[in-house]
Amino acid sequence: MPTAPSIPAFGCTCARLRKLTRRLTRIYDAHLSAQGIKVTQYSLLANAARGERTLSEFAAELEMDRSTLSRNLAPLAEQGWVSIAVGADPRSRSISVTAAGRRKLKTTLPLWRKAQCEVEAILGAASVGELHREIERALGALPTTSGKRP
Amino acid sequence: MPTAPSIPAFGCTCARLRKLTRRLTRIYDAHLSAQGIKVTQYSLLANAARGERTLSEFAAELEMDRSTLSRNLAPLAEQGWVSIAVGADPRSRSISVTAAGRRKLKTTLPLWRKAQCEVEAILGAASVGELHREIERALGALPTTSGKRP
DNA sequence: CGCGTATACGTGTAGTTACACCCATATGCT
DNA sequence: AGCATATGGGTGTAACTACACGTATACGCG
Repeated sequence: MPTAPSIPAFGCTCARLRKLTRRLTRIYDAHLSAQGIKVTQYSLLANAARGERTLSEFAAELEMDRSTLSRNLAPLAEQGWVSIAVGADPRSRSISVTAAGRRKLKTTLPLWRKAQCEVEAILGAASVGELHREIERALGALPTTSGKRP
Repeated sequence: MPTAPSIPAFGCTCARLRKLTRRLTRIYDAHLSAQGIKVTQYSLLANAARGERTLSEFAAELEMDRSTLSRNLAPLAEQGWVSIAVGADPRSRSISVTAAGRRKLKTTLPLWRKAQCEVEAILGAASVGELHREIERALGALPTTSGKRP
């Protein structure tokens, strides 16, 4: 274990990350708002388009609580962009993107692209690349679940 | 502007960042839960301890919506850790940490430290340093507000 | 077949986040 | 002094997030 963490709270990695997340989310949301969708919903939709999966599988991929995903999908289902059907196992829910969802993705992609490009233009491609590398490294190394299972 | 962003959505900087934030938040929260406090609340408390400020000033520093901060402070005020008093300008609210809040900070610091150290131990100090550098760089460059004011 | 356990979700509760809008007070100008 | 405007906060609404707990169905064993 390292001797000591940098600073008592102002250097909290989690807090700094949350702050950046707030900033970035605002930027993306501002661009996407013209299409009445938020970046969280957009990426949920884009991820769902990768193929039909059960709620649990989907949640595991996103490392999101099942109940969180369930609730986050609700507005998308209301808009008719995703379908939440009873799966082979009747306890399960099969999540898939509808035709309308695919259309929505197509029309919102340019907005997302503009947001992403704006960020890359401001930070520079190199910086964004470095940020991504560090994020991926962290995602690859940190435990998915905060270990405490019997 | 860069030619084109990396990938249609799976490489979305915002989404990757949000995923990492979820992971990290879970780790910190797991450590802090022994003291019945969340990392968001802990860092709010730690930040508040930097000095008395009005709600607006505090919100501006954290780049958080005033209403968000107001609601996030409510549970801390209920626990008696922060005081929300009427300021010089009676419209304003003066936020400060109470003695109980300072005690709480003292008792929870070791838990936060353990979380921070665990992260540094897993990722390596160099990687955490690089991550911080990139976060700070981004926070320094990106616009605070998603520009759209008359 | 029937029972115990494991699995898949939903609900309750609580906190985080932001936007739109409203109310009250301060401030500046005439 | 009086009014227009600006500023500081709160509320309504909605979405994101997770944990604890409950319900229903599947699955394996006797």
